[in-house]
Amino acid sequence: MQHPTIVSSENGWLKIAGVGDFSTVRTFDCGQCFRFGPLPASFPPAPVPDAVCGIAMGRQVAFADNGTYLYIYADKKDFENIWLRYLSLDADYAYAGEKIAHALSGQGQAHMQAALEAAKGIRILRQDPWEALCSFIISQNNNIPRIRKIIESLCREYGEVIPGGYAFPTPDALAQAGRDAIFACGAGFRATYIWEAARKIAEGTFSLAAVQQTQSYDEANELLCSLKGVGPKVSACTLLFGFGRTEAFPIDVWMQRVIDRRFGGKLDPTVFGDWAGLAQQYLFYYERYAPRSS
DNA sequence: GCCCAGGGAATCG
DNA sequence: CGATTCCATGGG
Repeated sequence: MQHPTIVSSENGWLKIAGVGDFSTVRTFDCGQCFRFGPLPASFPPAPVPDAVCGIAMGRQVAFADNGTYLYIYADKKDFENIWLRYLSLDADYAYAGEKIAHALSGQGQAHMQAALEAAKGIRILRQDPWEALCSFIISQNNNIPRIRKIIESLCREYGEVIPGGYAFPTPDALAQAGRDAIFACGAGFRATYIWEAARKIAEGTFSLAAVQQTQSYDEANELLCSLKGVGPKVSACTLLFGFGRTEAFPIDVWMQRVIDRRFGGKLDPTVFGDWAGLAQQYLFYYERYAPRSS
């Protein structure tokens, strides 16, 4: 496996070599995170086009790539301590791709390999568990523009002020804010779920650390599903994007569609082993974004 | 089992 | 253009 290395730094942009396949656009536009968008004009220009900028892990950050090098607007210390892990640059995606490409046979394999090609460079982000839980509770029965709007509203009202914007609000902040305040941010009927989860975490009756430390996937899933407003889909997304559980396999309407249309209604995620979640992202992106007939 | 709960986007007529 | 449908979960 290649090793990510900082090769230079200019205007605050670190230039990173040895990251393998990495697509900034696909990674940040595949529905796994909700606080990234185009680089603001006020920002130091990126060395390559199509940069994204946003706030994660309590910091403003920007990413870009040109297919060979990855560029990160951050200091070196944060690259090592935060973004390396956040972007899963320490995971062996070359191996994962091989595993996914050869897990199936026949027509299923052909579709999987087409998806792999269409979604090449997507990384599963390792986001903050609380932000992921909250974001995917909000995502239920909802569309991406509105999800983003609700999250930004919550951050603006209850997140800590940081350089460049607002951090994601802590469980304590949302617990204190109250259900009506969360509703006022546009969360709708999900306000109750967010508030209850925030309160339980704030007062210690629910532990995200316990979920993190649970070895068994099924047990971690059951813990999350014990929260009101968290069902199988929200739980799987939270485990995949917030807890780094790459064996999670969330099935939403798009995934059901690709399973029905390309795999005869049946697709066993366990054939992808610990990388089922990456296979899911490839298939989701393939069905949702890759322009294709029928 | 069935309907409903925000509201914006996607799709339809 | 306006009308309808979609969305993941829990409660009545």
